Amino acid sequence: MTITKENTKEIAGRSIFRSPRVSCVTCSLSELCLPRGLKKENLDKLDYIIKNSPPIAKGNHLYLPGDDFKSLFAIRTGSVKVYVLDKNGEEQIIGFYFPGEVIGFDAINKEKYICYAIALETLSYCKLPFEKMSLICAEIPEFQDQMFRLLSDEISTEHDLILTLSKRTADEKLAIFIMSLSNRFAKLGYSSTVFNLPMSRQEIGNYLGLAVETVSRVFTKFKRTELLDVDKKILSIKDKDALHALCGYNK
Amino acid sequence: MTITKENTKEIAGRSIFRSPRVSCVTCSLSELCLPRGLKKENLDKLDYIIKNSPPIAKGNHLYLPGDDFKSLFAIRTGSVKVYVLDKNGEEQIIGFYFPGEVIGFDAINKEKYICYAIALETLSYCKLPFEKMSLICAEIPEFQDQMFRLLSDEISTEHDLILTLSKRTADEKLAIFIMSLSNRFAKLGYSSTVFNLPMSRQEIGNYLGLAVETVSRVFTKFKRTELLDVDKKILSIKDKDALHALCGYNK
DNA sequence: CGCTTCTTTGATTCAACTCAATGGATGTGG
DNA sequence: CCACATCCATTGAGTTGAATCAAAGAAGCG
Repeated sequence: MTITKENTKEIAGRSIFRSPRVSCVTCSLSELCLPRGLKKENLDKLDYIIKNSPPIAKGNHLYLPGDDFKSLFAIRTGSVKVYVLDKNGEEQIIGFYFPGEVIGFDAINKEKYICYAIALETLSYCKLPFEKMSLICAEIPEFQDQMFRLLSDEISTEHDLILTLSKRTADEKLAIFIMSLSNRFAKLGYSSTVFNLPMSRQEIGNYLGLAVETVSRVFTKFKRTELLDVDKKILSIKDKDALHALCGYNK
Repeated sequence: MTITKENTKEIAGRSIFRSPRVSCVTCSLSELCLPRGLKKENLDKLDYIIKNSPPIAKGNHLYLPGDDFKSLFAIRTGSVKVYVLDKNGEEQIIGFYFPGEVIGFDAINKEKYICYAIALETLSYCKLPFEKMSLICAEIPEFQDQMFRLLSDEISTEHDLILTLSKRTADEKLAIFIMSLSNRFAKLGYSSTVFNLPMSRQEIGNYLGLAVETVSRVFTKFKRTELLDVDKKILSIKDKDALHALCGYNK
């Protein structure tokens, strides 16, 4: 099946709900997201260009490959899966993204999006028009620094994934994956030990370079050895130290 | 063995040779490297801050993890291996870099280098002081765009590696690796079919998540099936189409 | 409520790893 | 310049971790 904007359940931004005006100044994510470390007066400038769009439902795409690159997207609530299709139409997942995280950087160079970005659950987000962002960057050095940091961050995140995919066993890959989620949720002020997996086993396997069956088996093994509990989408970590040990140098 | 600056053969930049003053304006890489698309007047500003350092010998490090991040590095001639060590001291290669390519982006956020960067052969490079670069970015919009493009490029490159490592067979991985080198050398005006492999089989395997023996076996297989010839470090591609086909959607 | 999709478990297969050994290349010191 | 040591690359044999194939149960959806 070819995915187009048309066959997704709902077009991004066409929700019947009007979202309240949300500003960076009052946003609870401001210390994690783009505004991190910015002075109040500069935040106001940011607010002026950032469009917080109405929420979209699970299964909708934020962008498709080939779409003209206009904006980066900052996630406010919900989660996003970023993926590409190979020439056989097989999905290859690049990453999962959560509140406070910004996506779309890979499109800057090509001036077109090169990935699919789809909501894994109801999603609210801010649209960051890149051209206007560039102008502000030139104006506010702090803000330019912050943009470079975000891009640099994205590169580091991908380094970590490369290290995870290369030369790690299925057990280690899954441990690293779970600890990464745990750490990210902790930063958001959510529980680091009990959380929801917004993606399917299939998607976890795809992301980590494992078959679904392997993911399922490792989960079962981790339950048996009392490292964690998984009931459908709910995961609770029971032995963080043991999981951490499985990660090796990573996360 | 722990690697420190002290036990590398020669300290970066302490060559007894004085390198001739090289400028972006006259550099043959200017269309590939940082200056791509910049106007002459802006190139001059760039030249003013860029330090082209004396060549360093094979085995020397450009930077070590933990060193304060001061500069990005643009490669002029030679090649660089970027890697990290895991907690067991095992090397994990992140990438190989060639003339016109810029490294060090992952250090921006942490303000320290997080990888090792080592010369695989005699290396000449330009040092790009990041603070000064930031200032120029704010001044010259074109240049800011270019920096964003370079960062975005790096992200794309890593996406490709992620796709390569995840779910590809040994044959496919090696085909993708070879085609990637071929394409990069072609851009530099070198031969796309006959080139030197500056890295060992061990290093290729490490980078691709394969055992040395597997790399060796695949090379032998590719020779037998007339896809290419490898004699020690010299590789010649004999059937580009077949190699390309093995790559799937990639490169 | 029936259909589809997701998850789990078992049996079997296979690609790549490990272990082992050899040959070739490179480098060092006498 | 040769002898020796070291490192790198190749090939073979055997093992294994994860994939594939198959099937059944559970959950989500219209």
